[in-house]
Amino acid sequence: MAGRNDTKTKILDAAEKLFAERGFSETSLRLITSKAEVNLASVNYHFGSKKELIRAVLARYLDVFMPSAERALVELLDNEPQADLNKIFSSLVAPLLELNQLRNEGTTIFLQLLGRGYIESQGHLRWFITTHYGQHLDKFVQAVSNSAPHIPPADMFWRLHFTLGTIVFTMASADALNEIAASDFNEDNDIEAVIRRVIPYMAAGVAVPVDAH
Amino acid sequence: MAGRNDTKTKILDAAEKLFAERGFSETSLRLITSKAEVNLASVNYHFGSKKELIRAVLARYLDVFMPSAERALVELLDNEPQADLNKIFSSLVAPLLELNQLRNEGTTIFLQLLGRGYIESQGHLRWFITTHYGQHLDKFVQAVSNSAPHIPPADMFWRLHFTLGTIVFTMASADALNEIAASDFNEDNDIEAVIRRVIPYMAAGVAVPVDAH
DNA sequence: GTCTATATATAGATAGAC
DNA sequence: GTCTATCTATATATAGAC
Repeated sequence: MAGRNDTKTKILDAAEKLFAERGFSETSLRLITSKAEVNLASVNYHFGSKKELIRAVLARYLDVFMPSAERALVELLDNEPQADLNKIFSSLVAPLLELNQLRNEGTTIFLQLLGRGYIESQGHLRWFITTHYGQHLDKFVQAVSNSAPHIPPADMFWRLHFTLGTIVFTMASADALNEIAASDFNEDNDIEAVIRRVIPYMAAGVAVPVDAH
Repeated sequence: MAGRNDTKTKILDAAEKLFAERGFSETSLRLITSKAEVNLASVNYHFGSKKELIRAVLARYLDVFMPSAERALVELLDNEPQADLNKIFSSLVAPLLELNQLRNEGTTIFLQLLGRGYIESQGHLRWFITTHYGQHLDKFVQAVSNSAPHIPPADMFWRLHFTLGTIVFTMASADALNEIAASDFNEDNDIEAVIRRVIPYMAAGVAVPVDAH
């Protein structure tokens, strides 16, 4: 059943850090196995291919995050059926931060992986995510739509993808942006601070009245 | 002085399409030269290296877009010094669409390249853009800041990067999103329609009051 | 300026001994 | 399950003939 320090886990731990920092195609199996201090051939033995390793890395986070996010959403709507968009987006904060208990820098790594997954891989990770976690996603979309009933479905479709872009790009660039913010504004933003900055931006954008023109 | 169909131009034309579609590191010089129908060695003869080719591809757009965007901004502020954020962002629409006259699908390609440049290359394209076109960017940032004086500079920094992410991710996914929108909502959005959808979203996000909490 | 041929490096993947 | 050694493919880049 695998302890926490077997070869498979060591590979996943090293791989997720490197993938998040450098992207998938810029990270070689040789780099991963040398950081993990395991043999090069063990990646193919345990995962079959690099592509499968990438999926395993993502799944390890999504399997924790998706159910947790859904529980948080259900709980919010139970207590507060008329919750506004800010509250709905904010319900994701705790599940995201829990990932830091799972692993060091877990939240940042997860969001960066998600961003890279959507941008870098030509659609196959997008497919993987929507087919494996689509039911969770649907509930979230439904909750957002209900809380902004003045937005027609087609506009909501576009705006939720704008939102995905906002969060995903921000997280993929988070390290670079944090460096600039530190030097230009003397700020030290941790991942939670960035998340809390982006939520009002996204909520405002999703809910803004649709222009008639 | 180079006609419009010399080897150098053929390489740039083929490269920008492939870079926009697949990303920089997923696009080999072999693929570029075969699409361009030129010899492999000509890339290094004309550009020196792949890295320099990437910069040249980006520069060919930025050299047109940046001055044009600045002229449009100056004109807007001359006519309407108190222009709101929607108007300021909208001033970019014409300069963006002009890129379609420069080359087929120019607008989409430019925005996708910009996104890839920010995400994929570990900082060196970001550096290239800000050092070569920083003066244009500063004027735009200044205009946005003036029109939303209630947003502190550090918040504005973050929000403008959120905005960059929104537009860039949307454009990188525009083809896939348009297909979905066409089948689910019976809509046919061209690039201009998408840009006009995203502007109110971004303007609302940038201007939303900063939460005190 | 353009070509062929090749140098050089690095990638993912696998065979087979242990 | 882990190792060494290697296969095979593909990458960027360059030397040198034309």
